Amino acid sequence: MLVPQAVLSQARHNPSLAQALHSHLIKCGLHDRHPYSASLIDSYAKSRLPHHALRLFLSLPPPPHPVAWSSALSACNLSSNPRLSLSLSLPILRSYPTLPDHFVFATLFNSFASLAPLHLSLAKQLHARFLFSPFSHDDVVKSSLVDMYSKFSLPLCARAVFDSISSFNKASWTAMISGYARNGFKNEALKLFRVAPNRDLFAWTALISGLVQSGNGVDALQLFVKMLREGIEILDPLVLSSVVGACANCALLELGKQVHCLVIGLGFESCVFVSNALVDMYAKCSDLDAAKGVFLGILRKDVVSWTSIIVGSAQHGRAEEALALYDGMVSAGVKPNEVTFVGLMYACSHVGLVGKGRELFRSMVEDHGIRPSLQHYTCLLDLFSRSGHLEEAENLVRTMPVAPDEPTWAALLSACKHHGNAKMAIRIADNLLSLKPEEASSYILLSNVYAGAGMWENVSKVRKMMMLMDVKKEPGYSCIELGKESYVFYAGETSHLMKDEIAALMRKLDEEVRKRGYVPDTSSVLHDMDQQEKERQLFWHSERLALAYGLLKSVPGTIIRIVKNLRVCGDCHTVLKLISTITSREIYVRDTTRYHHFKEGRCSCNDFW
DNA sequence: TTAGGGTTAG
Repeated sequence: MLVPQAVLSQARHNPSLAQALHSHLIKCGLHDRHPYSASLIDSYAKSRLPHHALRLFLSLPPPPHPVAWSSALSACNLSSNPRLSLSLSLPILRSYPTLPDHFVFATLFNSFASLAPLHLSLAKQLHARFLFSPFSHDDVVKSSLVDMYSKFSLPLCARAVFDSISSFNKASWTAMISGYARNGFKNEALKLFRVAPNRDLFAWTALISGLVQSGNGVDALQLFVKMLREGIEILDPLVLSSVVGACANCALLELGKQVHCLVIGLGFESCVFVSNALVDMYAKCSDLDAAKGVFLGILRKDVVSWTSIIVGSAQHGRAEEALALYDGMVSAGVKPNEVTFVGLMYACSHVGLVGKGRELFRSMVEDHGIRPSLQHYTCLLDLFSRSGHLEEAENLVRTMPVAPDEPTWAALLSACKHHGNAKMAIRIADNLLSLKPEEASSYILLSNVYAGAGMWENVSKVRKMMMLMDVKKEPGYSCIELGKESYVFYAGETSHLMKDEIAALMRKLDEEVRKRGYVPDTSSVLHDMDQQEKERQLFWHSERLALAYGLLKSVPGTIIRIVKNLRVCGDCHTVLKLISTITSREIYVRDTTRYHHFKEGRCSCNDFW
C-alpha cells in the first residue's frame, strides 16, 4: 500500500498533513480513486477545511462512491453552511436514485435537521426513499430521523420512527426526549425520561434545555436541582448555558448569580456559549453593568456575544451604546447576523434615529446579504411610526413582501393612538379586527381606539368577539426579587401579610402623584363601570403593589426590579415615572414587550410601548 | 464514514 493507514488517520485532524497527503496522492495518480479520495475528503472535513473537501469531491468522476459522498456531507455539516449538503446531493439523487447507503442517509437527515424548518417536503421524500432502500432497518439512520422530525417540530412523526427502532441506543432516546421537551410536550418528555434506560448528562441536558426552549423555565430549574441532587457530574457546560437561559427568561437575577458562581466553580467561565448566556441573563434581569462585565471578559467574542450585548443595550434604551458596540463589532471583524440588525434597528427606533435605522436596513440587505424577515420589517415600521412617519409606516406594511401579522398591525395601531391619528387608527384597527386576534391585549388596544373615536358599536363588537372566541384578559401579576426571595403580587390582591402597610404607602404616594398633576387614565379598563370603580381597579394594579412592597422592604437607594406578565398600562407608566422622582429611586420594569427604566421622572422607552 | 444535549430576536 502506497499510503499507510496510520498516515491516513493522522491526516484527519491535521490540515497541513491532509494537504501534504493530497499532493503525494496526486503524484501517485491516486487522488481520485477510492478509497484514497474518500479518505482525503474525510481528512479535509475533520481538519476543518470543508471547501477543500468539497472541491475534491466535485472533481471526482461520476457516480461518486457513497463513502466519498457521506464524507463530503460531513464536511458540509461541519461548515457554517449546511445548505451546501442539499445543493451537492440533489443532482446525485436525481441521477442515481438508489446510490445512497445508510451513511449517506444518516448524514443527509442530519443536514435536513440543521436546516429545519426549511425543506420539509424534500426531507419527507428522502425518508420515503430510505424506507424502500435495503437499509430501511438501520437504527442509526432512524436515530437521525427522530432528531430530524423533532427539529421540524413534528414530535409525533419522530415518535413513530422512534417506536420502530429495534435495539436501544442513547442517541435516539436523547433526540426523542429533546423533541418532546422543546416542542411543548412536557408531560411526554418527563414520562419518557422517567423510563429512559440511561439517564446520563446528555438525557438531562436534552430535557432541561428543551423545557427552557419551550418556555418552561421554572420546571427546568427544578429539574436541574434534582439532577445535582442525584449526583450527575457536570462534565461539560452545555446544561449550564440552558440553566442560565432559564434564569434569564424568568428574570431571576439572584438565582442567575448563583448559577454564575457554579459556572466559575466548575471552571467553565471560558466557554463562550455559557458566557453569552450570562450576558443575556444579566441584561434580561436588568443588570446591564454585570452584562457588560461578562461581555468584556470574553476572550474570543463571537457574533452571539456581540449581539447579546447590543440587544441588551437597545432594550434598555441605550441606543448610542448599542450603535458604538456595533462599530466595535465591525472593527473586530465579526460579521453581524439577522438578530444583530433586529437589536440595532430596535435601538434606533427608541431614540428616533430614522435615517440611521434606514441605513442599517439597507446595509443589512446590500452589504451583508441578509434577507429581511417579517421582524426586520416590523422594526422598520416601528422606527417610522414611533417617530411620527405614519404614512410611510402604513405604506411599508401594505407593500412589504412578507404578510404582516397581528403584532405588526398592533405596533402600527399603537403608534396611531400615540400620535393621535384617529382616522388612520380606525383603518388599521379594521385590519386587526379582520385577523381575529387571539391576544387579549390586541382587543383592549382595539377597544380603546374605537372608544376614543366614539365608535361605540365597534367597541361592543370587539367585546362580543372576545366572548365568542373565549378570549379572557389574563390576570395581571408582578414579581419582585428581594434578596434571595421573590414575591408575586396579583392585581387587586389584598391578602398579603403586609397589606395594611402596602395600602397605606400606596395611598400616600397617590396623594403625592396627584399633587404633581396626575389624572387617572382609565382607558385601559374594559369593563362597564363608573369612573370611581375604574380608578380603584387601576390603583390595585400588580406592579403598584409590588413597587410599594419593594419600597417598604428594600435597602433605601437601591434599584427596584419588577417583572410583569402583561404590558404595563399607560396609567401605571405615568405613576411609576412620578414615583421614581418622589422616592428618588430607579425602578426597572420588564413587561411582555419592553424594558422600562424609570429614573428622575423619565422612562427609557420614551413613553412608547 | 453515519445518529443525541448548548448561547442572541420573537
